[in-house]
Amino acid sequence: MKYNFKEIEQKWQRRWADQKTYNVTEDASRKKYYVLNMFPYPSGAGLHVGHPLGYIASDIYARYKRLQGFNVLNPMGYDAYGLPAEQYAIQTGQHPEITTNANIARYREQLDKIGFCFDWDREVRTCTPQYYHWTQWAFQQMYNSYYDTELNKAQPISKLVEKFRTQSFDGKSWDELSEKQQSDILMDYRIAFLGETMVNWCPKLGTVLANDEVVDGVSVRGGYPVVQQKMRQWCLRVSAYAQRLLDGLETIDWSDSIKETQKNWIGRSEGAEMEFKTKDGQSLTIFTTRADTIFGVTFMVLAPESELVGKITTSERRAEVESYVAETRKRTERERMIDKKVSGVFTGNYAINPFNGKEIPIYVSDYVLSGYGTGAIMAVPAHDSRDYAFAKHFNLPIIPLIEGCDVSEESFDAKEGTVCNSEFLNGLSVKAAIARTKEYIAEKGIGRVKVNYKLRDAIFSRQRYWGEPFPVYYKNGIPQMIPEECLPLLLPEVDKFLPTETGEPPLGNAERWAWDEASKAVVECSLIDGKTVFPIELYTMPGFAGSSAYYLRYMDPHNDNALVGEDADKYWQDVDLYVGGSEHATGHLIYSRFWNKFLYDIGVSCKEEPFRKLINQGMIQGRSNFVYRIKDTNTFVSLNLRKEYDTTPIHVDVNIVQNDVLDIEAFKAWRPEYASAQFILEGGKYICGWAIEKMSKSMFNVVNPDMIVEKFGADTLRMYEMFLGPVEQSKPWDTNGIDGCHRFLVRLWNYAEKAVDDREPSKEELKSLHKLIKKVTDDIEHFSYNTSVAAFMICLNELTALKSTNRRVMENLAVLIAPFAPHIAEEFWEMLGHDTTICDAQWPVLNEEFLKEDSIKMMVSFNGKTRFQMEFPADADKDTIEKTVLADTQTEKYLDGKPVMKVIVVPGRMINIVHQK
RNA sequence: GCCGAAAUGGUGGAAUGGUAGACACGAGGGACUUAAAAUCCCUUGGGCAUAGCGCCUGUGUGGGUUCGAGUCCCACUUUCGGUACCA
Repeated sequence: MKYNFKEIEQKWQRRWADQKTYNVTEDASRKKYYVLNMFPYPSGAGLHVGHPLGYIASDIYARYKRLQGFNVLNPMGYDAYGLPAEQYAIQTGQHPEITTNANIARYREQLDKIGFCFDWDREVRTCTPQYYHWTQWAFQQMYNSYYDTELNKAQPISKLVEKFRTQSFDGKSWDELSEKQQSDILMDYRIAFLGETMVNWCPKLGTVLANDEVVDGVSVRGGYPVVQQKMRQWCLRVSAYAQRLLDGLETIDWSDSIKETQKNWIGRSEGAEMEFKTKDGQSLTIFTTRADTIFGVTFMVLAPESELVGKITTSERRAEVESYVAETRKRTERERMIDKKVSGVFTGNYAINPFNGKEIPIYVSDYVLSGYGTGAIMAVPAHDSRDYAFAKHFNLPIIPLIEGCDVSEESFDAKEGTVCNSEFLNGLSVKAAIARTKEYIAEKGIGRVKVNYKLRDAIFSRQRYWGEPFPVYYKNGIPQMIPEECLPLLLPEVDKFLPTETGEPPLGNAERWAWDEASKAVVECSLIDGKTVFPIELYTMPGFAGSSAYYLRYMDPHNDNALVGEDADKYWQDVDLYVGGSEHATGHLIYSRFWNKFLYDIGVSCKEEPFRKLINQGMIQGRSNFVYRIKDTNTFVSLNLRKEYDTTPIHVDVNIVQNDVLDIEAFKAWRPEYASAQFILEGGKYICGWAIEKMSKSMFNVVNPDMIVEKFGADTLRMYEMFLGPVEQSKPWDTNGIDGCHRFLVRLWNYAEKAVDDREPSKEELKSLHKLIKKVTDDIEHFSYNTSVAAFMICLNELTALKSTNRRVMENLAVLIAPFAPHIAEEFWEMLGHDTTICDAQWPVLNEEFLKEDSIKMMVSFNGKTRFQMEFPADADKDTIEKTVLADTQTEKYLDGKPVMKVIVVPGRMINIVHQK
């Protein structure tokens, strides 16, 4: 019988679905293993061959763990809120939910064809009320919590209120404060809070824009002006967790590079906060990591957004300073980054150096950021390149502080050398000087040691429609949480997905979007009376809201009473293996670690770190093909002849090219303008050029997994994706090589059909089999699936050469290949007479005995140059080998009378004889 | 600029400090066939031989450690990711 992959794959996929083979339940008698893929955003383009790479890799691991007896949770779902569906809705009026569900259906269809062992009963979609109920719930928990810096964990806000009851606020007790005042004070502590943050605000579009949506100060969409503006936004106090996010990295098994990326992102720096007095008696606090350079401070700089600017500026300079601040406000952060022209303005005021009493001019410049440190710096042009550029531009003095450094051309930024020009610090190393200065400022009460983090609080609101609504309404401008028992607060229907005419977010279009406190229900906006009916928050949550705790929801996806039930959480604990792209290093992987730490603090998650081991799959790049058109003609010249002509390379659809040979007829039919194309061929063929590029429609290099499955089968696709190269490495997709994997499966099929022999396996068969067991087991543990695929091919060749027809060998082979090619493995399993699925089989146990050789062949080399081979009994020891080889006649020939200095014997590998040359 | 990863045949890629190029693709040759497809066999880093079946050379560049380096150390070049005035 021929290997009919289509029939086999359909049969098993149907059976797995019907029998719910991969559904799991909490089973205390078995050890758990939790495998997780970063869930996809279902885009309209569907999956290309790059997407399933990580899913296949984790599927192999999940199946392997299952064969080893683990109770494996391997769920899948969809990150369903997102901009593309909303944009499509704006253009067509089609509700994003319809688009999203259609895309999900298409994704599911594509995924199902590849034969994953997902437990689809646990599917989650972030846009369903059953799911976002718990996103809203978590937000409310964050609102009702503050970060206790002594206990170093989140605590109920009520504890903080208790504490405040014992304190006085400008002579008033807590209870004497107005509701508004209390709310404002607590807002500074809540983990989810309303804060004033700088955003790119586009008044015309009525929305906040991301940095890459703004070019040259105008919006990409529409070209409307964008300004930097402080806006009231929901924020998450991620920064409170900065140190724990840093410390947690030490406890998890992630690659060093991704840990490094997160460390840089968190950006811990130890320094000092120092207070400077101005000439007119005001105070100015700065942050520095180079306290040792205090004697080289020749000016101070404030960020334009700093509140101090207004206070410190003298009346003569006010007009100029204000115009500078207004100017910077028009520029986006991105513009300020790209255009690094030095700019700034003098405030007219001076600060006093607390160390030597010198007067230092205070400037305002946009190279100082308001969001970091205190928004003010002491400038040391000799030892900071930015200060140096500023000093040169404004002709300010530059005082070198390191012996022998040259600052005539550029600053000396390195933290090394011996300090000079610094009074009591002279002669110390930089390190010692930093330490000494810190002591000094503490003694004199000038400042204190301070740790700063780059990590900012996350802005948590968006002016969009397609996202989780905030379960919040406003009573006299004070936010109120919708009662927990009323969750989820459903996303309302709107007739337009754009901002309203008055510039409100899209939810402003909803008619029913007011909260009736009395009946605890959503009601018509027209009923708002300020007594019992109030407006509901119009913002929605950002994309990362729904993706920050989905791994917990998978543990208990149908629980209507909790995000995750205690039993389910105790059983599944955390994700053992997480697979996804490294592009999420500073987004999702930070947010969900933060989110999980919070849930850990409030006792919802039993593990502080959600993802124990992380594997970052590489990107699959596209391999584009080109044809070469001779300029101003419709004639195309083959790759190697193109130098003789003046040609333009044109992308050609990779699906009409095979092994770089163009299918000329298909090409003519591809586009009407090519119907009459002429060709200059080489050897009767048209050879295309190629390049590695991003896989995208515009490059015509997108390869679709359905097409591959149709042509070669899912098992071939799975094997080939793994065979392409290491999972973690980026590599180009080249459909050409897939034949090799398909041929292997055909040969394996033919081999399996002949495996009917019930006798004991021979020594050679066992050796070949156990070599494979060892290799595949090792490889799966280390995620080097590409060499496993090779090992299968080698093993099959060996067994074919042995003319093996042994059923027991075949049985083992079927189990070993099951993680990689599950459909064909199931078919083998059935052919071998089993009536259960192969998922219930046992992973073969390695017996090292079978791997032993009768004799060992060893290479003999002289001074590192290999010369000949010798054979020894398998149990020969080093001494015997050394004696035998030295007594050998060939050795004598190569030594040619020269004395032997040393003999190095590497057991089982080689012998190196070192002699005089 | 800073941080990270990498560089091996025509291509994708193998090699616990121990015979570099496993495995696969492509290419070339052969068998089978009226023919093609499919399948099978041989060759395939480069150079010189091939009557001597062996020799020389070779893992981005230059040094070093070692009996022995693709692998370890130092310096450099290039490529790809991430990040960007973080004081």
